[in-house]
Amino acid sequence: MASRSPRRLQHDSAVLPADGRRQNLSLVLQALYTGGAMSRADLARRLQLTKVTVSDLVAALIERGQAVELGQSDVVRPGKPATLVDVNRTGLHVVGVDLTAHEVIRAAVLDLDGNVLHRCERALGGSSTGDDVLADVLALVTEAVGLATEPLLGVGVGTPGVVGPDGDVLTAPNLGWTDVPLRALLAEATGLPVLVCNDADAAVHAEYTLGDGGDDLILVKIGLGVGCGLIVAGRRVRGAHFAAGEIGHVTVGTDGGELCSCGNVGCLETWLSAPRLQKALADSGTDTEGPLRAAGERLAIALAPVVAALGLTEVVLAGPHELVDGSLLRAVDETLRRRMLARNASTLEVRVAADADDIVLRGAAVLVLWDQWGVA
Amino acid sequence: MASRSPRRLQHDSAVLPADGRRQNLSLVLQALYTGGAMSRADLARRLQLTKVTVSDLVAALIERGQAVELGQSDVVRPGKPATLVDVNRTGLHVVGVDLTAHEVIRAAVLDLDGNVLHRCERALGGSSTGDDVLADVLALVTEAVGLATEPLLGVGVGTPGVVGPDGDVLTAPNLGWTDVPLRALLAEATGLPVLVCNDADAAVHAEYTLGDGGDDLILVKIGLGVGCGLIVAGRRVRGAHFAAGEIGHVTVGTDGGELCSCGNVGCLETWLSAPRLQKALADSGTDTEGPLRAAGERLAIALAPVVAALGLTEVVLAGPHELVDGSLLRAVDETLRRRMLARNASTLEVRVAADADDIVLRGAAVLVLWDQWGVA
DNA sequence: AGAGTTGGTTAGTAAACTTTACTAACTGAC
DNA sequence: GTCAGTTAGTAAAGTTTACTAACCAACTCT
Repeated sequence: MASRSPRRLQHDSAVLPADGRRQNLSLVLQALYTGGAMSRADLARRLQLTKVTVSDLVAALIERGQAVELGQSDVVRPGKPATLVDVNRTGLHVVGVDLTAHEVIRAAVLDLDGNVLHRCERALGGSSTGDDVLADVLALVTEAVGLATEPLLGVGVGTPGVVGPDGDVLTAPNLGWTDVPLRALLAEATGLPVLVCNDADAAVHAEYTLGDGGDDLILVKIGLGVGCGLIVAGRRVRGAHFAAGEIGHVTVGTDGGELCSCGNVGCLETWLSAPRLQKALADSGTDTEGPLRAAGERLAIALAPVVAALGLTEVVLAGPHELVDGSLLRAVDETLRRRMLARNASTLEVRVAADADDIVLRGAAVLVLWDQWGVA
Repeated sequence: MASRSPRRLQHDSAVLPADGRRQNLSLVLQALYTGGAMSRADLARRLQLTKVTVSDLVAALIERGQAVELGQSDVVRPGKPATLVDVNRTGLHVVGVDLTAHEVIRAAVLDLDGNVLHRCERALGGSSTGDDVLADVLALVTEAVGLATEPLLGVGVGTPGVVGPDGDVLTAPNLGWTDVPLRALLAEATGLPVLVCNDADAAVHAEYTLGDGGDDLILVKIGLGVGCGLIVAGRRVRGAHFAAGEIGHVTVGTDGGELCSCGNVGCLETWLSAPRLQKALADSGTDTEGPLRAAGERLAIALAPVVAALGLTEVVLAGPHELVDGSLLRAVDETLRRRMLARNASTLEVRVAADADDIVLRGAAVLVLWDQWGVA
């Protein structure tokens, strides 16, 4: 019964001392980033490392410009006053790019806490080819990079479509792209570290890192299409073929539905995409409640098995405020609870993403932090 | 917008040199376990470590009895002949325990490849209390431990219900248990490492480690109830409250259904549990196709969003052969493909678990390997 | 002023990997 | 049959990393 097929290793390759060091440096950055400024002694207690080691790690981080000393703590208590250390929050910027929309692509310079400092955008001609769009993206990113007033940690991009592990956009119908090596192109153009991921994945990163929820959440992004990003046990789910989160064309319910562009009937997108919802609202006149409730119920029907199977504690909706935040949200919440075991539903939180307009920009920025610093 | 709530760290605590060492020792065991016997030089090439380091690691493993030298390789080529090293496959045993069934609990002694060597079992009185069952389990495990003819690596237990991270059975209605510290009790009784997990989780471990599929799969276990185990990116999903996989009471479909013991209508279990299926088959006379197809379709309706959202490549069914392997399997396969995007369905494999009767025993054994050796 | 407490550094040590250089043992060609 | 070339494995020395032990610095409290 033994199967000796040459297969996966739990982690791809060995752990060298230097890898441990890198991990510990990340841990310090992470502790500071989420815990705020603290002393070396505080870090030592929190990370279970000795003061000596922490001092050494902090010195390395300061030398690289990733951490800074902030002077003495003014807490009064016996003993030598502590020297506060923090992540270099003000001296580093990040560029975030949101390619979600179809008419206009947007970029911004953000600080490390995800605050937008400068913006720029670019309209796309309605009938542009993939190459045209690509040229626009390059110009936009170059412009954004120029707006930064501090050294840049990197560039993060949230794009619709399926993104490979090396930042290649494998397929993005809305942008007319197939196998575009976006990361490599932007890295060459800017000379900076560049991270590319799906827009819903970017959004869930923002929600996870900048929000204060748990380690198991799903974010559903409602726009032209419907997609989701998943964090399970504090890790992003990418899927075997990097297409995790592609739930827009899952059939939902057992009672038919409208024809979808994919050829099937009753896809989640036919119930829930922003254009269809807006049309449904327009058609229904004054009854805004009905279509929104129906959409929310459909979403919950699809989400219930996912939430139950993964034991998620948070469901977050991101989309046009006027569509998502109201009847739709309430319908999702109620339907979800009705369709799963009460005991599991009791720890469930269903909510709307804060600042949904910028969530992809901010998530893209977080992606850079995650990659460069190992901060989550 | 910064949220500085004191929160999770990516990995709980720092990485010491000794942790790296432990990881590398696991990596060697893993490479040997899945790749079969090979030389130190082969290991060095595969793990990207130097020959020196590998020799050192192998020496440590041999000293602990976890690896053995098998003599010279008989491959003819220039150079000094290689000394083959392998995991100690024959000199170590594992005890696996399956508490799934309600009338009889089973245990076995297995070798490291998951082959069952000796069995024992124990009937449960129909109306036994939780304490009675616990006494039976203790006696059964003691008996199984006595049957081993080689040193035991540990004891693995697959149990229905929700199991906490420390091996406490938080709740298992079928066995009459609430907050039973099963791991601690068995560890004390046997003096061995003991691992406890949910039965469906054990089964998916067996399928993942002993099968030769990918890193993203779901296993649905159909018995008295319905539950599932999930491997995502090579890691088991436990869920925020350790209740991942509890899909039995998710409502499926939009057209009602039968009343479930939980009080809801249309739960997955009402369509799919073994007793209900058997009853449906008995009621339907000669038409065995109908009820089985219906059940399979229901399961697929619930699974489609999960498979799509996670980008899974394998769906495995485990349950009574006569129920699962046939119309039901075909219905799941067909319905699943119909309800998701063709591109994603193309890499999907839907199958029945090999050797479903022993899958929990074998998964429990694998669990011990996973824990003790870091082998997956 | 002195005792106690807390923050941080210096000096030396142990663990774990690397590089470099070696021995051992084989194949294959002349 | 010998010698060049190749592969496996070991030995010795060096580097990185974090640890322990001991210390100094700077504050509060009595």
